[in-house]
Amino acid sequence: MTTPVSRSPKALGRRLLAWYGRARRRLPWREGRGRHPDPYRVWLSEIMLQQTGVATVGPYYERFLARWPTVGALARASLDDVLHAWQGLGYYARARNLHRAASLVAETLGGRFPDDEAGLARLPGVGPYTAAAVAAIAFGRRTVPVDGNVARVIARLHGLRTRLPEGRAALFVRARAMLPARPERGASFEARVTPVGVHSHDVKPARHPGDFAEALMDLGATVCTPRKPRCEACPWGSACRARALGRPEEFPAKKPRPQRPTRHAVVFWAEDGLGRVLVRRRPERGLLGGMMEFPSTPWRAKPWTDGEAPRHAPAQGAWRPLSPSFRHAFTHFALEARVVRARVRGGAVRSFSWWPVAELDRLALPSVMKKAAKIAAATGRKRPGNRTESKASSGR
DNA sequence: GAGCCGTGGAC
DNA sequence: TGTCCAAGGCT
Repeated sequence: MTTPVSRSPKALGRRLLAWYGRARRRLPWREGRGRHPDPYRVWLSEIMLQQTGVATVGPYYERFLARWPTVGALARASLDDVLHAWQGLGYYARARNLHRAASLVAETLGGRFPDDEAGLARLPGVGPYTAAAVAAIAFGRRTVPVDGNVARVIARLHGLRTRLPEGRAALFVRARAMLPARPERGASFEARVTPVGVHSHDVKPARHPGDFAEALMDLGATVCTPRKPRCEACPWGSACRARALGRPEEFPAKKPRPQRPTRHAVVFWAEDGLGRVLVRRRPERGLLGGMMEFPSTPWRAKPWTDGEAPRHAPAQGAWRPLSPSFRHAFTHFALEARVVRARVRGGAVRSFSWWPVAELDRLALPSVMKKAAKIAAATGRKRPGNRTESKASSGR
């Protein structure tokens, strides 16, 4: 009954597109079929999606687009506002590069994004993957973005052990060989749903390279998943080498993960008598660059004792430990932190500023600092009589 | 090339 | 709880 799947690359490409016509996911940054997407939206979504899941990005994307509908609007925003809108999304260099790139496009490129890979790749925060994705999806360039999804899908199809970044070139060649030769004129699943009143130049040709890119990524995200791939639902079925070999999950080869060390810190919740706490901005570069933070000891390998931590406090005070301590996992280390609280004199404190606790949500606070604030706020709300129960271990 | 750079969800 | 993972880029 089932026809054997041809291993001709073009045939596999056609099969993938046919599957995509049925299985296409509706995502906030995807235009209706038949419309050329707005390059600004494509670029914005691709930056947000770097190493970040679709479900996480969704609400951020919607908020950004509502607040800054065009690249010009984003360019006119302050970096502070952009970082604030980005808080919680992580990899904050992306937000800084996003803002820089928007300014570049708005001010020196006349508000138009470069329409090819080379030009796009010159924008800060745009690397090989993102340049190819935007070129294909927004401008119909005949290229294939190779991300983790595409690498996995192609590696499995051909039974390649290769992995990124070494195997990018080989994977690209294999993927591009499946790209339909040229856009075809005539009926297509896009053309059938083209809304009335849309001008012809707004209409994407069938088999647009952007559809192919999105099809590969959808396949990787929904069928050819890292764990427990749903091979029975795959349009490539019996053509897949990794499936034939019986262990599709073993492709591509995985890079052994270095162990994640633990660092320790004590965070100082320093209050004046007016409902304010001390905060400061982190350096522009490096971890949580440009984001706000509360004072803390250095983050070091060795735990802090109650005796030595206060030497790093921003001001003198009777520092009381709050419970519980918390852990926060960064990419290459985990932070084990404790919050201590004291009332300190409200005068100037070097490198720090006083900020109203009630308005902390106006600051660009990374998640790790929000955890600290939550612990401080929870303890602050307790009535004095409640205070001793939870800390047989931390009390002194 | 390898290390750095967040976060929350799935298992 | 711990581990792995996600539409990478920069230095």
